[in-house]
Amino acid sequence: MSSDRRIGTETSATRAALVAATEEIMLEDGYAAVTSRRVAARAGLKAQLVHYYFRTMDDLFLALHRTRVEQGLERQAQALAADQPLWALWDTSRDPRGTALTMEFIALANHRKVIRAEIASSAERFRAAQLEGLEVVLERYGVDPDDWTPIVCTVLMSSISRFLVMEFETLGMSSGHAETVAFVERYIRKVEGERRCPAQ
Amino acid sequence: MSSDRRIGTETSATRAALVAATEEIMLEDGYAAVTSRRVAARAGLKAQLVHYYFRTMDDLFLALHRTRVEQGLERQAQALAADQPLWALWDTSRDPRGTALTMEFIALANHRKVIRAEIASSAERFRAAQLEGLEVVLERYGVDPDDWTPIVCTVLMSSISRFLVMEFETLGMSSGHAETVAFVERYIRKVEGERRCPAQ
DNA sequence: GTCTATACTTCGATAGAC
DNA sequence: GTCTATCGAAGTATAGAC
Repeated sequence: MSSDRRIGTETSATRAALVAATEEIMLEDGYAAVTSRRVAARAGLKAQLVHYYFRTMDDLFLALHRTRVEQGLERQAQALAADQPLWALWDTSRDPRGTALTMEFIALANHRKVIRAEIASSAERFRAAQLEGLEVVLERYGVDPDDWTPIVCTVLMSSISRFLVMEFETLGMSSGHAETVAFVERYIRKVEGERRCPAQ
Repeated sequence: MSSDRRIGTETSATRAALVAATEEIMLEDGYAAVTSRRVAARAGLKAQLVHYYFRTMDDLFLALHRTRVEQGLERQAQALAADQPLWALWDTSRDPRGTALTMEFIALANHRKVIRAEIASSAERFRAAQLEGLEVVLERYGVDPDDWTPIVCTVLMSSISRFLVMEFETLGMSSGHAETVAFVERYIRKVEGERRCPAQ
């Protein structure tokens, strides 16, 4: 049986280097460019080490995904607890690196059905946490729930920010982006007032 | 020199079968699952035939992309010329198959830099054509251009529809989707009246 | 014009050396 | 605990047979 094979420790610096290299390659050349050989080369290591620290390539993807989900949820919680939660949330969701990686993971989910469940479940966690936070915030601001419900705000903000980042980062496209950002920010300003925190 | 190699005719039924198989695999398992062997197997052909009809795998992707762009532009033009252009456009952009394929091509653009330019340019063409159409439509409906500009409408509609399709088709996720769709359709109804054409 | 035999490269993974 | 030698499978692509 193959699962008897020994595996490296979770605290190993080599292991962390492999995970970091995986993220870089995904961002630069897409998930399909993540091969054991390329990851190792990027980290300055031998290819076989990838399979020492991760039983399969799926395990490597999952390791990266988990650390990013932890960080992302933490960051989203901070945004929701900020002085101006709407501005903070908008800034967070427009972060190019995080969003681009998320898009790659979604594309990966269509390719590796095994890890699709994990990606889907983390997406649900992000949405649920954001919804919970927005419910409090919008109520505090006295936003009419018959018009802008928290769930609609969540979905709209995610859609728009992710789409813009994807078009710009992946295709180098920007037509209509400035106008759309201005449009969204006009709404945020109407509810939360002028931005006080500097844009991230 | 390799480019001397002969290539099959563009009208060949075998060639068309290979392109069709490529689309199916992309939708089911992502662009990275498109290999010469899998494409051929799906079409019930030998793997080497892929390289007879297409010099490289990039050529195969481009062939599929071009036919889909043609069809998509045609379909978008029909929507803009319809009795209720906003409803028609919204329906068109929510088509799961077309959108899912577009998302795969965008992910592919991050992986195959060679064909990225072609994908980006077609995205610009879609946007420009939709913008041109919406300018006429919104003006006809007397929409205040200080509020909803055509370019913002275009970007918003694309963002929302693509994002929803992506979440649902790829991740099987649907929280907040119905509410968001209802939200968008309320705006469309306000401008264009009750939907008369049946949803596609 | 259409297809196949074949070459060569790269991949994921494992067993075993240090 | 850490790393390497090596294998079998799968990938792209070409030259040549029909």
